[in-house]
This record gives sequence, structure tokens and C-alpha cells, in this order.
Amino acid sequence: MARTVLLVEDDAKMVNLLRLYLEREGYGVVAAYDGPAALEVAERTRPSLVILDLMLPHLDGMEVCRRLRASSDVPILMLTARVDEVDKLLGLSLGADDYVTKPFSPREVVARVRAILRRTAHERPEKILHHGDLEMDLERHHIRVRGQEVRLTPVEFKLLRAFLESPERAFSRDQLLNAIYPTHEAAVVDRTIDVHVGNLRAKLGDDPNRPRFIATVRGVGYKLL
Amino acid sequence: MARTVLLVEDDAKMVNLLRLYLEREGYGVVAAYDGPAALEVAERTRPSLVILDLMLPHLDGMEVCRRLRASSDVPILMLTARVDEVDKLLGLSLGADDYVTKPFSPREVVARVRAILRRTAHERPEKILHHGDLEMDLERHHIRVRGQEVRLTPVEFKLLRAFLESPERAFSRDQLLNAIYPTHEAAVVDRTIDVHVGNLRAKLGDDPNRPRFIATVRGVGYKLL
DNA sequence: TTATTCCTTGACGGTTTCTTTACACGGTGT
DNA sequence: ACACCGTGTAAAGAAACCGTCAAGGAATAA
Repeated sequence: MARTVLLVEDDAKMVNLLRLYLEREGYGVVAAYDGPAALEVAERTRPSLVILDLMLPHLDGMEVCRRLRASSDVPILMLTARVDEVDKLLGLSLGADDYVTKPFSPREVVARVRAILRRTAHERPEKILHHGDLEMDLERHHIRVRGQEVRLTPVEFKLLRAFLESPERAFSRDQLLNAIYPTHEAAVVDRTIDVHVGNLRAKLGDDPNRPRFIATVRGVGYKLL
Repeated sequence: MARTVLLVEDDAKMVNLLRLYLEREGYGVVAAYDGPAALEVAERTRPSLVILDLMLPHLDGMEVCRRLRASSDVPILMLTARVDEVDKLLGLSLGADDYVTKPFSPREVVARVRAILRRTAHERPEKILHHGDLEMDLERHHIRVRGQEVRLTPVEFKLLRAFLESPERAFSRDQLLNAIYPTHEAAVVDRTIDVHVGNLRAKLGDDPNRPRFIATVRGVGYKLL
């Protein structure tokens, strides 16, 4: 199974470096040096994955990302120059599968490519998420806390799932809303999240002042411990 | 899961120091004093991570790095004496995962080791800002000073983040205000910064007269050392 | 249909955090 | 020495934030 990676990057040195590492790993590599070319090549070669520099001439990375997404669901790995751009990416949720910030090691990029492709190859997400005393069975739609079943509402389930997929990561209320309504269809006040978190905590037996599961990150949002 | 670190360093004092700190953190440590020995030991003990001094007798660090890479994808943390950017990039293109420049504190090295191993553990990178004994994890919204968690308020967090993104740079109070309120929505007296800096210093255990982290630049503002 | 559960919102109060003000202290220059 | 300026810091009021409750409406099940 020859997997092809499309590398969209205007810095030729970087292209060569990444090409070297990717080919050494057995991936086919095609490169495009600006946004329009990227779209054209993607259309023609149908790569298994796209590595996309956020800063590009002619058409910026975010726009390229959007357009790629419009016509296919090819996995996208973003390269960004600065750490604060990550916030934008997260906020915009424009469909990148992962991102790496510069400076990065080629090895890191290759590792990420491998991880993404493995994920999409198996096409089978984890059936059961574990974290501490929490256990979420995605197929059965079933939660256990210290081995005991707990009944959750649909919103609570999605919320907890978001937490379990990235333990310890601090989520903003908006990010959690996106996790609950992936289609942005609802305009909901973000404090609604507080109520759901409160209900979820109650069902998990969590005390907001001494949280064992969901901690408040003041001024930011919440995170799973 | 017992993690073993291979320490490649010809200065015995340094080896002992790092060994002390690493073992205190629960890592197993094996040491090699030159390049050929490093390769031999790496082959035999299969460490989880290699700490590699760039300057070594017999076989220099870069070459060791290349050869290690040829036979495995063990994470490599480089120790380099020169602050030179070129060296850093060169190290990265060799496949090192991270680097620390001398002089460094053992705690700093341990923090990097922890970060790298955590990242390779779940194949997910972390956006972590390091500087000396300071460690800021943006996704977790989590600060460590000398390995110990410190709780910051939102303003303190943003302030420290600005410092960490440009260490050594002297910021005016207005610049720091902009870092705190990116949207210029608030008109705030600039001396407010002094109060926040004071609180931040207290939490970091810093003495204004002998600052180890945040120094006053008289007539200008503040900077991170 | 009715009954029930669930979601969202607005409001209230307790608590934390932010900002301002005021004063103390020390270095600088006159 | 003196006044002056910039900084450190304590205190207090103001503002923001979060947990919680209750109510109305939406969705779901019977």
C-alpha cells in the first residue's frame, strides 16, 4: 500500500528535509509551493495525507485547508510558525487533524504522519476510553465510575467524551460547545456549559472544590484531571 | 513502566549531577563517556531516551546522533554549549527531539526529559514553553517552577506567557498590558502591571532585589532573565 | 396525545481576581 | 542633605467568575 503525502510548503529547504525523512519511511512525496498549486495537485494525485504550512504565498494555509476540506476528507497536518497561532487553529476548528509548531524536528513530523495514517487506516476508533476510575464504552454508550454504571444524558456523554479524549487538557467553554454541537447549528450561551458540567459532576460524585475528575480552570474553562 | 535514560557525556561531574536528578524522578540511568561506548550501550540496553552532549571525545555528538538514528528512533535530547542558532537547527535536522544549551540547570533537563517522554508516550506533542526552571504547558494551562506546580490567575498566566515567549526581552508596561488585553478593550493604569508582577514574583518565589526570574528594568519595565 | 426527561437561560450569592490608591523605600541628581 | 522619581507592596472597593437553582420550552418516550 503506497501512501502518498502532499507537502505544501514554500521553503524549498524544508521541503527537501521533510521529503528525505518521509521517503526514508516509505511514503511517496509530492510537493506544492503555494496554495493554488496545492489544490491542483491534491485534486490530481489524491494523496493519503496533506502536510500544510500555515504561511503560504498567494493563498494562506487556512484557506487552503478549508478548500481541501470542501472537496475531500483527506487528513491534514498543519505546520505553524508560532505557538499562539495554535489558538487560532483550535478556535477556528477548520478541520486540520493535527498540527506541529516550528521549530520542529522532522522526526516529529514523521511520527505524526504515521499516527494519523494509522488512525485513518484502521478506521476504527477506540471502543473504550479509560481514565483513572472512569470508563466510557462508546459502542454501548455506557459509563462506569469505579466500576459502577452511571446514566448520562446525551450532552453529558459528549462532554465527558471530549474530556476523556484529551485528559488534562484545558478546554474553553467554546471548545466544549463545539464538541457538543459539531455542526455549529446552535447558538448557545457558553455558560450553559457550566450547568452541564455541574450536572456531570453531580453524577460522577465530584465536588467542584475538591475535584477528582473535572477541575475548573478559572478564567479559561474546565479540564479532566 | 521503568524508563531508562542513556546519558552520553564525558564530564563525570555532569553525569553524576544529572544522574542524581533523573533517578530522583524515577528514571533508570545508564551512562556512556564517549561516542563509541554510547552506541554500544544504546544497542545493549535499549534506553527510552538518550541525552547526548554535542561535544564528545572520539566521535562527535552529531555523528553519534546520526548513527543512533540509523538503527532506532529513540528520542534524543541534545546538550549544546553554544547558543548558536545554526547548531540548534543542525541538531534538529539530525533528528534530535529537543536541545538544551549550557549552562542549564539539572531541573531543566529533567523537565525536558519528562516532556519528551510524555509526548512520545501518547504520540501527541505538547505545546510547552521552557525557560530555565520554568515550564509552561499551554494546553494543560499548567505551570511548574523547579518541577513543582504553581497556580496562577489568568492575568498572571498571560503575563508569564509573554515573558516566556521572549525571554530576556525587556517589556514596557504598555507592552505587557497589550499582552494581557489583546483586544485593547480596557483602559488600565500601567502601574497595575507592577502589582501583577509583584504577585507573580511572590508565586514564583522570586525576590525583586535578587531576581532569578523576573527582573526590573528601571525606567523601562520588566524582563525575564 | 400525555408524561417525562432534557436543554437552555437568567438570576442570585459567594468567592476570587483585578484595579486603583496610597504610602514606604531607595537610588539619582542637584 | 534634599527633593525627586521610579518601584514595591498593602489594603480596599469594584468587577469578574463560577456554582447552583428554578422556570420555560424542546425533545423524547409511552
